[in-house]
Amino acid sequence: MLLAAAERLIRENGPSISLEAIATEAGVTKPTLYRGVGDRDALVNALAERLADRMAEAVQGQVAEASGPHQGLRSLVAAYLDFAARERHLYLFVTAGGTRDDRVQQSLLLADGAARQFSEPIAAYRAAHGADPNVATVWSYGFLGALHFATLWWLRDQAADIDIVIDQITSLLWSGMGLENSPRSGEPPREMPE
Amino acid sequence: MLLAAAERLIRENGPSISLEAIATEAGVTKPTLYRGVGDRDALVNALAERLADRMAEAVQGQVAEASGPHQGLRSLVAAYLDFAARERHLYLFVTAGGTRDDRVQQSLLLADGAARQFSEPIAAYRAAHGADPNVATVWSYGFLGALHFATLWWLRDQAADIDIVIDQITSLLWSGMGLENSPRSGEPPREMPE
DNA sequence: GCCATATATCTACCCATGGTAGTTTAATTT
DNA sequence: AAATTAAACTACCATGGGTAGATATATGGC
Repeated sequence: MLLAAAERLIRENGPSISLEAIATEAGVTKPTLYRGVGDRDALVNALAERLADRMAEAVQGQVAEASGPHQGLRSLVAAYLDFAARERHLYLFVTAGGTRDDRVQQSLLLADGAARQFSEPIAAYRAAHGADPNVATVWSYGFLGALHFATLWWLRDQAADIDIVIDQITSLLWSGMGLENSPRSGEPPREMPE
Repeated sequence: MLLAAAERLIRENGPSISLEAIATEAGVTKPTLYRGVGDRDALVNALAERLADRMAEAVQGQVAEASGPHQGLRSLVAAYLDFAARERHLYLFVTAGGTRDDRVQQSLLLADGAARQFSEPIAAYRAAHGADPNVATVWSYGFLGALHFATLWWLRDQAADIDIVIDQITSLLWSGMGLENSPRSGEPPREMPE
């Protein structure tokens, strides 16, 4: 299958791989590849969908085993980091592997999928607790952005033990879920550095 | 000046502009451009630095006028969004305008600068309040990621009024600053959606 | 002032890669 | 088995990053 071949080659050769090479690996020629999956951005899209599915599966498997919501969030973060590390090249390909058209879309590909999964539970939870549920969409993208950047930073620098990093991201996201500050609710209780 | 010409042309023609066009705009030829600023990724770097400086200036100007820390954070978010919207093409260029080598570095360019600014005050604040200051680096990247993704989403969809979005991001980041959950502090008080 | 040397700039090109037009082969239909 | 349709292949174009080598310009020595 074309996408499977693409994944294989990206995994081995990094996210800058050419379509020609992918076609060859798949045993076809470029026009066939183009007929099958469209242009490069379409390939990124298709692989992003596959990867998002596999990530969601991995994440949900981990989350399901967690003992409580905080452990659940921690499992989510851990599974995300772990997945990105194991599929580093694929992860980079779907987050930054397209052409230079459609940059915004490129960056948001994975986030779009995740946002669709996150928005509804966040909104429901907020509504159930008397907080503004309209934050759900923005917060979903915010969460994913935080997760993504922290992941990239860790992939690049490997400056800290993964368990520490997982705890730190978890702590950030968990706090972000806080209900005490709904939008425009006036001056909140705590202080903040400049 | 080469960088000024590059900015001008990117602003007018979008982030996919070629180096040839930039050289022409600057009144020189490609080799001169390469001698002056290096390859495309180096150009992205140089412009990212300029832009980061201008953004920091704009942000600090706004933050300085705020009445309190929460308003200060809101001003920061507002200035960031406003800047990204006004300099949309430049913003996209420095966050995703490079070649396909160095993808991680590309994505983190702006974040690196911001992280350097954020880390120290976050760490100091946390230390002063008896919380773990080591989260500072990860949180800085997390904050920037959240800000960046929310910004991209808003730039793309324009699905909500900017003031609402600013409030929502502010609320997310503000909560994230919370001190009640330091890493590995055991089961926190609040519940969370799956 | 004039030649030699060094430095910067330009012309002209290479090469990789995304993308496609047009021909050929294979399959399907009647 | 001939005709029609669909798919794949060969061969190519265009764009754009990057550079080698020629050319002009400036600097220093006499």
